[in-house]
Amino acid sequence: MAKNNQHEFENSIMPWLGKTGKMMFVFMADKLKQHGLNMSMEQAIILKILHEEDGQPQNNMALVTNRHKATLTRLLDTMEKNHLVTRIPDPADKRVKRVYLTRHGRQHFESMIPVFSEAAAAIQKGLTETEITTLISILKKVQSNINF
Amino acid sequence: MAKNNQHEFENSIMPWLGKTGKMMFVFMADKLKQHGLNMSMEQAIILKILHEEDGQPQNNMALVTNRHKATLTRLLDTMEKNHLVTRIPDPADKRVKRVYLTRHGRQHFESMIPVFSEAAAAIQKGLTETEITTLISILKKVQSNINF
DNA sequence: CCCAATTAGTTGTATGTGCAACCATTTCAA
DNA sequence: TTGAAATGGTTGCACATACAACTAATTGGG
Repeated sequence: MAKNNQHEFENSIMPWLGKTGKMMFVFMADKLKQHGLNMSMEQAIILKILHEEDGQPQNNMALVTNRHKATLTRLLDTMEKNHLVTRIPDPADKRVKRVYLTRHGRQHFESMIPVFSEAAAAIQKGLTETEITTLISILKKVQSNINF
Repeated sequence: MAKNNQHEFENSIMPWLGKTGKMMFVFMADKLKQHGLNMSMEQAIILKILHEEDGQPQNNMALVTNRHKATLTRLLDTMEKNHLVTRIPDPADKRVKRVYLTRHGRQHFESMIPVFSEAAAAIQKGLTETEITTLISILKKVQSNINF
């Protein structure tokens, strides 16, 4: 029974997805460093989601990045210290703090884009268009399995 | 140009792979907690690779888990404190410390297997056999892109 | 044979993370 | 309307992580 379960686990997508995700994360972090962009991938992700939608409440950012709200507090502390973002209390709900990119943060994100693009291309080198769309559609299914 | 790069990045597998990997990691960590297995995913991964090959040098473990050797030092410190692993110096090379599962560590890993299996099944629910093998083969290509 | 370069592991420091306990504010139901 | 429950954010604590500087041991080229 245990052996059977072991076998089942070994042939699942789980370890492949975990390992590939981790490798990609480390790869990206190294790229940022190589290009002199002095920033963690965690911070880069924050810049990205704020670039997509500025002025989000912290709690929402925790939700979309799969982090705890307490983690966001510290991550944003560091980024605010480095003048990448600012926190502005929402006048309509005094509990909420909305997070905005600073000019500096926006510039920093712009300079990351070519690095991201180059790395993204390197990562999917040799994959056909079909493979890419197939991969993404499967990952969408996996995500919906996790969320419900 | 920036807009073009942005577009290219948005349609790449990178954010999908990163997000899905993170979601899966959090999902798995929650499962361990729900089943009363008082252990981080990082520690669970260490148990897994030692179960596959016991007595590895720390440095090798850092390599296969994409972590820095300094990270392994602290991770194993915690696990040794909790009697999950032991470090035994290699008599043939006094620099090397080989890491072994304890009886307790092995038992702990065995009890994780059904949880892993159940979670793995939940994650790939609704995927066809073809989709699973396709996904894994694509991830192998991505991994080889990163490693070379 | 010997010393410079390499390799394995640890430590200091800063950041990232989860969890529980907490505070302030808002919502909602009796 | 008001007090309990829910919500957004912070803090204390323990662990996870990267990076650089370090020690100890091994290797290799002269």
